[in-house]
Amino acid sequence: MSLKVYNTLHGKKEDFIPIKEGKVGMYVCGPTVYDTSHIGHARSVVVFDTIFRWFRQLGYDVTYVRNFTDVDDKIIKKSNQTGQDCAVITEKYINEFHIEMDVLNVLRPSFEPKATEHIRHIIDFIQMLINKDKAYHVDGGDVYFSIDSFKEYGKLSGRNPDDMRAGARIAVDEKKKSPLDFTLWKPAKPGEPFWESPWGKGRPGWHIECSAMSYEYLGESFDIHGGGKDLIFPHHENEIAQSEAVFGGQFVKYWIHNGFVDINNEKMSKSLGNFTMIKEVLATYSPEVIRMFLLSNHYRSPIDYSEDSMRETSMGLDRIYSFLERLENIGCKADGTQKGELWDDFSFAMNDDFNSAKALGSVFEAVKKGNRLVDDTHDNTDEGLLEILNLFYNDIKAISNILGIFLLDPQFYFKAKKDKGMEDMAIDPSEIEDLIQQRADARKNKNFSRADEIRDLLAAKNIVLEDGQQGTFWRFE
RNA sequence: GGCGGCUUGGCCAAGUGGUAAGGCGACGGCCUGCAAAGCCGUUAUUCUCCGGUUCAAAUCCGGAAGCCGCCUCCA
Repeated sequence: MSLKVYNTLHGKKEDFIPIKEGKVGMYVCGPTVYDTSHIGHARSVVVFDTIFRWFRQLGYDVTYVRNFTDVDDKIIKKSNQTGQDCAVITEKYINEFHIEMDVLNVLRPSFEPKATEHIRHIIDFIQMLINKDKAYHVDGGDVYFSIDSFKEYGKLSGRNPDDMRAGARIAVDEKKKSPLDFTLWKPAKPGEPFWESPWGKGRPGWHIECSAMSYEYLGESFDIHGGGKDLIFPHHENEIAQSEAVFGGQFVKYWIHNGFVDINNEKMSKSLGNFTMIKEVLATYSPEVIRMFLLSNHYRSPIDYSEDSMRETSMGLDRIYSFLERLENIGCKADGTQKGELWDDFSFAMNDDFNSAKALGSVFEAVKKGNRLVDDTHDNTDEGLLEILNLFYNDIKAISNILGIFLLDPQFYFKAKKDKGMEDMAIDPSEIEDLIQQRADARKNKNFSRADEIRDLLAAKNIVLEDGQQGTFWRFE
């Protein structure tokens, strides 16, 4: 089955056919680095990281570009508030972003250009627009893009410029030819960062950097452009206008937009004060749980962050790791490139517009099937069965490389979880081992009331005991 | 006001016109001293509602209701 991609430009799923055979050019809008990243940033980054991994799995030579917007009104505002230089602020948040994304097991893109390092290209791009009468320079130093010069304006977001002109929410600016015209270059006020340009000292507008940088790294036309849904208008609409006005041809073949993360069914917003930062989430949940949570819904649907949904994801992850551990204990090894039925189901889901939610469903189905097979033989597996189970094991390992989750050693995973639980609750492991030993003695002497008393004692600390053939194990619930 | 989206069991959620994946929870069973974990079974004759197309609709078309997003910085 071939890959199908939902294209915002046409509002439907389409067969993916790259512009150049065997190659994929992909540009995703990265953060404006003026503040700590929130769970919504994490979703966008994780979603496109998974898409990037899937393209590579399909054998494409992928050039993946994700920019940093490091010149912007919000950065300047923060600089004025804190007295720190803009460059200090942006460097701080770029570092923070990298650390957090590394923790979430996000691969680094091929290129991570910064707007400030491409001012020359941005100025050249603006000059090309002016030369083609697509943009104009006004007194005071502003350069605007002229909407009326681009007749296809609105094709991505399905907006009609005439309707928008009639709307009341557009600020009227005397200097603009049309109220919809947007800024390409703005003059610097005293104290603001600036660069020399043919239009005086100033800095680029927001939209132009992506047109200029995508051109530098991917050329006039490329395959995939992504970002959050909110960027469809005006940001991506304006990018299309800029790039197609200059080069004439189609800027981007497939536009991909991810949905939002809600917090307890509400949109994250400053007024609600519910911005949930990645570092806050990491304080409570392991990076894998976060990543798995972000992939547990289809990327275009909204996803609701709540304690319940995170707890459920965490339990699901435990289930998968328990299964892996069980397979390892009976001798399964990742031993080659052979793929099984699970991989086929997984591929089918991923090829259907990167349906990671469905793909995870196929993993759980396999866990259930595999557990049943092992149960039926009471862990005394023969060679034939081992072969089948090994296929499951191989497939799950291969899948973990695409989804970027459950790729730890299960023993390490459970140990880390234990360690964290002990740290959080200030528990001494030897204390617990001691109680477990006391309970074992009590059970041996058929003193079950004492045994149950100890179990209740531990349960109060969120510790669950599991009596197995090789003794008693404990874990945090 | 303009544009777009969503509505599937107690909750979350997939769903490719062919007879409702999966997870969590609940209940019953196997296992266990009792549990836990795992497994098995039961939990939607039906997909917000009303029409239509079709041999066949959760899926396509039309209409209604509710919710949400974008149009202002936003992933």
